[in-house]
Amino acid sequence: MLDDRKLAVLRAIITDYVRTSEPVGSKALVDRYQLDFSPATIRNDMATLEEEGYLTQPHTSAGRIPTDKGYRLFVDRLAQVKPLTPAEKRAISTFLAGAADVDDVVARTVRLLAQVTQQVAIVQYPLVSTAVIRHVDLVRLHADRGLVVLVTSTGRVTQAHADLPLEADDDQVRLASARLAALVRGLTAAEAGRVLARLQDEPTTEGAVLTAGADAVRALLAHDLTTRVVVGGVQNLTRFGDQFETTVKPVLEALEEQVVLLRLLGEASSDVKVRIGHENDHAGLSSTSVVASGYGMPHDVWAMLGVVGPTRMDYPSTMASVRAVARYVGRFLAEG
Amino acid sequence: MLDDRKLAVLRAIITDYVRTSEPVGSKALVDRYQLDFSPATIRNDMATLEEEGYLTQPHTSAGRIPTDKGYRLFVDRLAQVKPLTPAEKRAISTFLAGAADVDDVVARTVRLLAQVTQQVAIVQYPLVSTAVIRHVDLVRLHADRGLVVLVTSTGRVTQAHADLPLEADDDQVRLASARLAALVRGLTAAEAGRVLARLQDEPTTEGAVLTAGADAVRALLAHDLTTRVVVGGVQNLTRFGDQFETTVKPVLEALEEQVVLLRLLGEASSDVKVRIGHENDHAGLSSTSVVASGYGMPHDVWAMLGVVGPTRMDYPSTMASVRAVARYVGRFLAEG
DNA sequence: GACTGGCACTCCCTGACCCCGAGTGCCAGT
DNA sequence: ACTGGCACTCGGGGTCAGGGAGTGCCAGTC
Repeated sequence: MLDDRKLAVLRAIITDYVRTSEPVGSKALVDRYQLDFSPATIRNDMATLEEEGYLTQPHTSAGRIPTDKGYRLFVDRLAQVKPLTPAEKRAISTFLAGAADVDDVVARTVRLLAQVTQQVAIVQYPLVSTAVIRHVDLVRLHADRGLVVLVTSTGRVTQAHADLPLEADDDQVRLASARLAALVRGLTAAEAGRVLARLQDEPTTEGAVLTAGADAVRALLAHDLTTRVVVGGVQNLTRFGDQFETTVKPVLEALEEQVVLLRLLGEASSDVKVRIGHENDHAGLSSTSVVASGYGMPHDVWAMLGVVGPTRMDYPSTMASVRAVARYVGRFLAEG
Repeated sequence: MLDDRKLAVLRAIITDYVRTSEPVGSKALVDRYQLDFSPATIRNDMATLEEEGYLTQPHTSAGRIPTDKGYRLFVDRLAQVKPLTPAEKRAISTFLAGAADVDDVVARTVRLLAQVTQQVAIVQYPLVSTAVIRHVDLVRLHADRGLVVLVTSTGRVTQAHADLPLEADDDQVRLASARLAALVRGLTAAEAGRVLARLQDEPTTEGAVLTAGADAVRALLAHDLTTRVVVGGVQNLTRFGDQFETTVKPVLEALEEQVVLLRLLGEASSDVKVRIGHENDHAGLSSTSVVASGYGMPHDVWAMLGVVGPTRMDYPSTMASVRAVARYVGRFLAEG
């Protein structure tokens, strides 16, 4: 049904359309690509491809443009991975050098990804299931307001508010803090959660402080599961100013909502996933695609990262960049 | 030179143009506003206002639109503060209730500001000169990587990486951590900086750890001066999709750079400042205005917040909202 | 002297119209 | 199975005229 030539035609059309963003006709196709057939033949192929739903015409007597289904076929079967340029490789391998902590790694990664892909980049904070609690502190800020600070072995620092009993003095808070630290130090998030859940209430002031701190830590651990995402390269949207309604506007709106972003990145998965147009089940994003990948250790995905752009994007390059960045960040975090 | 009627005309033109975003002519003006003069008279006034540089014509035989100078006069002398609606007041006073820590306050503030002004909001992290260090911790992450965590009385938590000497054992790190905490607890940032600068090197391993921790804290205190900014409400730019090149694109580009944002917010100042068009000395932002205000205690500005939008904005409302939010956040932080 | 009505003029916007070119589908011929 | 040829379609761009909203100016009025 779809012989090699038809596939070649589809590939050529997508390549051309990505480059020019104009509907492409049979004549231009045979001129620009080495298809050793006449325009008439190509036209027949194009008609077939349109019947099958891989192409569409903006209007009669215009050239064809790919449909989401066409891009899908292209991504699945026709795209040859475009090797990264040496400059890109260099950028990727030097960009993270000297990153101080996890915040810094994430910030740099999002910039890097936006820069090499020239698209809007999204990076999810790593959720390291093997990470271990290195430190917990309960600090009094004011009379009845305390703050719990949690440090994991990945260098991630999170904090949460805790309500302290008014009658507790500084020493009791400090003691409770030390006990809390002793309880969970060295445990993974899951283990710590279980330990703290089993904690008995004590009828002393110190016990009340301890409970307050433990509650705050548990909230922190639970909250950590709904991880944060960071966005960058929004100015790359200006390259699509002509498609304001279909591309710029919906992306800007989506970027404002963490929840939407998390859904866009999709299920954790170690290899590069592409979601094209309507495949993002989000109204308004039907003209945009997401290229995402998990990162972390082999067989242990910590979080996702990816880019958002118009369906008319250069998939081979983007996929190569996303994969390279994901691998590099994973390796960097695993080592450091 | 500019009598009351001419000023009234200018005010009416700006009001109308802000509402309709279309050049406004003499006829429409007398119809829509109660100017008890004939269009011809108004025309003469408009001609004068144009000569003086307050108005301009997109082309002959079109209506007039305000210039930056016109907006400036309007803001300085003609704008009556528009009182907030009850709904806005309610939104402002409930939005922050239950905020956990400073991060949360800032995040909520930026959302609030974006929502009430329907513009892009920018909030700078509070830099509280009267804030006091509540807690410092030095935590070992890996063999030679440590992390310093700093908690201030405002609830702000910051962290920095520290290089630990390899030969230090866990007990030495813990001891050094305790000594470091004892040194700076209760001090302001400035005092702590001075104390740590005077610290003598000790030839022991523990001394080396202490020095490493102290260096990290000093870096943190210094870094804190170049405060972070948070942005929100970018989707409000979609309301100006028709002015993509003049408004949306430059704002998106500016938002990507912290430095630019900080410059946009301008010098610390407790009252509301408006910078119109070219008054922002940033190429490309010549069609956008910034409305900013400091927030904090009376006579002690902690940081700035504000909004960015097209020069053609509703200054009275925006200024009122920015001022109200700034006051409220200042009060909230001072209390909590 | 300040304001107004009237008038001629300017210029943009809109819609109608037409032409051109790129593209198509189809069919008969190799 | 492929190709050349042909009639057809349709959008984009260019031109043109009319209408409308606006202006500047001037002579007249209170």
